[in-house]
Amino acid sequence: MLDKTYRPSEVENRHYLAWEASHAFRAEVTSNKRPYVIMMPPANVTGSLHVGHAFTFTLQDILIRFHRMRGRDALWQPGTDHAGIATQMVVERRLEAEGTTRDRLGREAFLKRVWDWKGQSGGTILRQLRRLGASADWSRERFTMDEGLSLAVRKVFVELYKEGLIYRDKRLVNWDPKLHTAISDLEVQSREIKGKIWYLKYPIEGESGRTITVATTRPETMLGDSGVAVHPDDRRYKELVGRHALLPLVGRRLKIVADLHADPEEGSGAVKITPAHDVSDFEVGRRHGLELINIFDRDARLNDNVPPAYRGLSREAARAKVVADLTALGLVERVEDHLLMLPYGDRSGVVIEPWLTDQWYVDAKTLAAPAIEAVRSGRTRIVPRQWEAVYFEWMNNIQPWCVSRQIWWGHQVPAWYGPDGKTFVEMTEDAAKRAAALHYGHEVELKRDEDVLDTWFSSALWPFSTLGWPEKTAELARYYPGDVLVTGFDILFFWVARMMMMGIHFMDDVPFRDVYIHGLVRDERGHKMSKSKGNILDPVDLIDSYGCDALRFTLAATVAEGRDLKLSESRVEGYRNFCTKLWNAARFCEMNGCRPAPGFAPAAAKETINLWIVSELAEAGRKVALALEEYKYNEAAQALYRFTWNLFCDWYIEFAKPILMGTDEAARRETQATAAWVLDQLLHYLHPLMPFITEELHEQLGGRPGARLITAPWPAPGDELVNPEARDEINWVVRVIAEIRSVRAEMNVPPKAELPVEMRGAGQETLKRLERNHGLIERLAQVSVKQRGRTAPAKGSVQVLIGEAT
RNA sequence: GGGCGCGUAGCUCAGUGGGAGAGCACUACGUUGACAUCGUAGGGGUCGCAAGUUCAAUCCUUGCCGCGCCCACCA
Repeated sequence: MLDKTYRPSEVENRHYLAWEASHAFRAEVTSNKRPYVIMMPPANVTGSLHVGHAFTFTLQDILIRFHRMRGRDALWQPGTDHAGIATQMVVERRLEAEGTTRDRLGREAFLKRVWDWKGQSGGTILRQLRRLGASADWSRERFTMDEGLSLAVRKVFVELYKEGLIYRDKRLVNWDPKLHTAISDLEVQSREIKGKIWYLKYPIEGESGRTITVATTRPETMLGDSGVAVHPDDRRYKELVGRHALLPLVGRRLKIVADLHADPEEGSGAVKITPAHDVSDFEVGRRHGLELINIFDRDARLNDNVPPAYRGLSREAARAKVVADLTALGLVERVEDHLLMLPYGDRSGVVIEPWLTDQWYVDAKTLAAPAIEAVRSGRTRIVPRQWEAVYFEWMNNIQPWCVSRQIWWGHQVPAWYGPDGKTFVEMTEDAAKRAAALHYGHEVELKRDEDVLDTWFSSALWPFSTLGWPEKTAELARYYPGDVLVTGFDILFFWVARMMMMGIHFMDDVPFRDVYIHGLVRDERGHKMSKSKGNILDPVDLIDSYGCDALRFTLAATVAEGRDLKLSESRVEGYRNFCTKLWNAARFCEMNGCRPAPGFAPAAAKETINLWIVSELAEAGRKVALALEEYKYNEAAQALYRFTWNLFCDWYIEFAKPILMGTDEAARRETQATAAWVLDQLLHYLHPLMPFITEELHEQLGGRPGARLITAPWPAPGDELVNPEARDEINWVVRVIAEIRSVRAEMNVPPKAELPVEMRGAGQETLKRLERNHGLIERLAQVSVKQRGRTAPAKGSVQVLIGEAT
């Protein structure tokens, strides 16, 4: 006998362990089933499960469970990501608390600390994922820095280098002065800042008293100026082109050049050029052979290339002093308020400094071309489609990808330098030494590149590195490419685009057929969840309070394609109630002897209500399958919800009551069998969304011993189950009953008072006791209801007249 | 500056060229033997504004207003 209410906490863990123990999550390389593959985005080892994870992983698990039931060999490949900068920051913070630093520890000891820390806390998120019911193949769990994946990273790096698609270059990078590393363009966030713009007067060489005015939002960078640019057609400055200005405070001669970069409409029309500290100035400088003067150190403090008075100052202090000194000299023409966009490091939160350094770059433009074509030709489909435009836009304008990072935690760049700086990029140090010996004609000492690679470099290989590449494994042959990648739009560029590039280049095929892009989870008012706002919903708390299935169903039901998801606890509570409703419907069936009847043929039922519910179930099942095939989770959830609550519970069970308690033995047996059959099928359909409660009910309601819903086949509803006649009849009865209830409420008929119902015409015997248990009679004819001049649903000749209350 | 998306019931949002919907909230009634984590009934919307296409527009087109996000080296 089922308990009175469903208690998730008492069943979830038990079923999860049983699933794992029975290897229900395992993909079988030797299976003759068609594979179905989803690469789980590797979770950050430093992380714990937040509601965004719960969302994306629920969507993935639904697909995996659905296709597993549909007879596919499902592989959901799990793992974790070393998350270079993020993890290193966490460990450094811990060191700081201990009063030491990574520099003091040294590279080797520091890395040991990170590995230790990864060992103790790295599994947290994957453990929490199990609470979500995630049916990933844990036996295949990988880590981006495990041996195999590290090998793949080196191999990719070496091959791309030898193909000329990875190279070392000196250019301006996004330098994070706090983390002391370069970061990629994607790791920079622009924020609008209310700043100022200074109009500075630079004296013209050889003409005392004459000046040229330049405008700048960063006056401190003037210490690194090496030129002034004006537009070639700008009459105001035409005659100054080719002459020189004198840089105040420094005394450097600045060549005045004509360049299209200078916009006569902007500022004063003349631009100071600081080639070493501004991306566009860098280009201007290159065009005119201007000197690159680096004035910052790695902390973004002024270095020895500026006059002594400014050395060692921070950017902020330098600005104040430069402005003060120029003001004192009368060289500040004016200052205006100005809105500007400033680049911030997305990890450190400090202003990024364009800084001239040597870094490793991936030729993304070359790799992007076939990745663009793959989407254009439909070999990979992006859902919803609107994201294709975003993908194309970014890929078409892609810049070289800076992949080297000046941190320690990560894959060290497999490059070695000879005594003269000659570079050897090889899989191993030995190979590099051999190459060097060959080159120099004798053995030499090599120095390894200190940098590590961008975390996303290894993530980009995930779809094939996890399957054993570069070995030609059976897994690789069978599970590449994957069927779908499910992820948020926030990592479309970071990850999806790069997997496309690497996958196509090294596997000669796209890494996945579909990309399903979803929104982000926000709070109920649409704000981003953050600790500081205190609006965080913890998925584990929600699971504890309402059960895993309630959370999963909420997430699935609330997805709006191409939109962010606003999650509120009341919503989860509502779907917890849905679980209870389902549970109690099952309890009713159990109490009324509804057990699966061997050989039961639903389409051959005699009772209209039975034919009807079977038909409605078939429609619902179809809708669910169709919806899930197209990633329309909310439609699947809605179809299930409506069928379960509004049809099965609200009407079918009520219709069934008089039959189950009546004297017609045959009708009762048929109804018992139907109810049991429908419920069992429904559990199948619900399972991908609500795995625990369905498994529990399936077990308790006498599925065959040992039979697990998770591996049960998905029932494909046959055409013979669909019965439009039964559907029309019951729909009509439902409308009549609703009408009578409405009239009754309007007339204020007391609950227990009889409401005389008079029927005229053929088939009047078909409606009796419509109130209360609204017992349904075998054959329902066409009836109309009239009361106080109202016309109710009418079909044919039968009339139902409702009298005054007695 | 470019691109994308959104404005439908108090709130969160589905939805469709021809009847305006769901959940929550609200009101009234109800201790019916599955369920009060429930049931029945009910109130509430000029579907952002304007014009156009159409026999017909919440839905298609254009413009406007408001909101959000992404991308971008303009001083």
